[in-house]
Amino acid sequence: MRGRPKTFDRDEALFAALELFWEKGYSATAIGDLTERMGIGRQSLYNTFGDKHDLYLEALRRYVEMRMSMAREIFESDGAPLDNLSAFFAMVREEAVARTSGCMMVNCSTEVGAVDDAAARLVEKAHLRLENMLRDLFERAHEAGDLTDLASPRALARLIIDTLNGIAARSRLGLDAEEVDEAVATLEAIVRAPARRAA
Amino acid sequence: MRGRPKTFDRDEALFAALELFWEKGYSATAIGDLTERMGIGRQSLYNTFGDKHDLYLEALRRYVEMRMSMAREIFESDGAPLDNLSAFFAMVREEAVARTSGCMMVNCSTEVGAVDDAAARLVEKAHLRLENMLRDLFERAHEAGDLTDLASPRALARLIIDTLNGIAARSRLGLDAEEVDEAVATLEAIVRAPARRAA
DNA sequence: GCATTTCTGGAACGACCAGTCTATAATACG
DNA sequence: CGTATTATAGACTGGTCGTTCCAGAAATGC
Repeated sequence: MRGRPKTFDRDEALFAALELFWEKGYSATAIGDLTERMGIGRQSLYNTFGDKHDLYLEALRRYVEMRMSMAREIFESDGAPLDNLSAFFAMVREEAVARTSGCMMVNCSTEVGAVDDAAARLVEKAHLRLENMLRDLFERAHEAGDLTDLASPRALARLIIDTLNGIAARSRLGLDAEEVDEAVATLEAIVRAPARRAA
Repeated sequence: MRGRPKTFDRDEALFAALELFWEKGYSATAIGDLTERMGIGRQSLYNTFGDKHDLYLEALRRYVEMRMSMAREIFESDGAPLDNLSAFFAMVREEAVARTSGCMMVNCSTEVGAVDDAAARLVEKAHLRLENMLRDLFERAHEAGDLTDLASPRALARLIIDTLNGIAARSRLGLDAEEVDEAVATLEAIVRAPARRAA
């Protein structure tokens, strides 16, 4: 490696950009806002990340991977499938309380989903991955006899995602933890099989 | 009334602005886009509607009233409560298929909800009104013995709103009618009481 | 028909934005 | 040590934005 080395950590700077895009969206985030939050100069940003859209896509990719790895870790852990689902809900709740930014994928969908094909496909793919994780979980719950028969595993997976996305959108208006708790409790009551009568 | 009368219909122009804000969001819609779509001149826009933000709020108000009156009309019609709910879902489906713009309230929440208090409160209030309409409907369904006992009328109302809002967000990525049908069918299966054994 | 009021279209303004250019500083390699 | 290479900081550019100003046109009430 020749030449002067960077004085900042690339990944830290990317995460700072991710947080800003997450909070403010794409077009409301100016390059000046980014350099300030990232703690780097204008030219360093362009040298390192390309233009604004490149940086946005990379930040979005990073967000998706962060979320997916959190979900996968929970879903792959031991324990009954529906207990893992509860752990997933608890994680979502923690994230919702810690930040008021909602979900970057939802924000992306509504802001640029109609005009930015690359971003839209990225979010669609992420939704599908999460849907499949949840479907697998529900199929395992079904085999164990723990699942409701009101809807198929795939339909339930989609219901979960749509509902959480709706909550994420609403959370941009300001949301307290109790509302999330109630919504999650409703979902949990729905997916569990009713207690069976003693044989 | 003195002076030269307007050469355009105020309400038609407002609706044209509403459609544009709905499709493209607040900041991506330029004044030039608005005047072009509305078919009026720049100065006429400022004379009639105030500045861009005033126009946005008025368009949003109009959107909310449009949606609320559609919902109220359906909910107040005769028939079993859950049949009215089905009619409501059918209406939502038609709207989702006819337009790719999602829901203007959801788009508003994610784009400007965090920084535009007036818009945020408007959307919050509309959500509450819709929630109360659905809660009343579910209470009537409960009295008729048609409602599931998995969750309270209010919790079910919130579930419906959150889920539809999630679908609206997803619809900005492109959505076919079948996906909406499936999601709605899942919701309908959930809220209905299971068939009781013959007494 | 005249005065007044309002509407209309286009020019103009200041602010801001994404992106580039230039000059300087700092490191690595020979 | 010196040269090539890369990073940095700030000035600069072309374009777009929301908004206002201005002059002319059109309609009303008297």
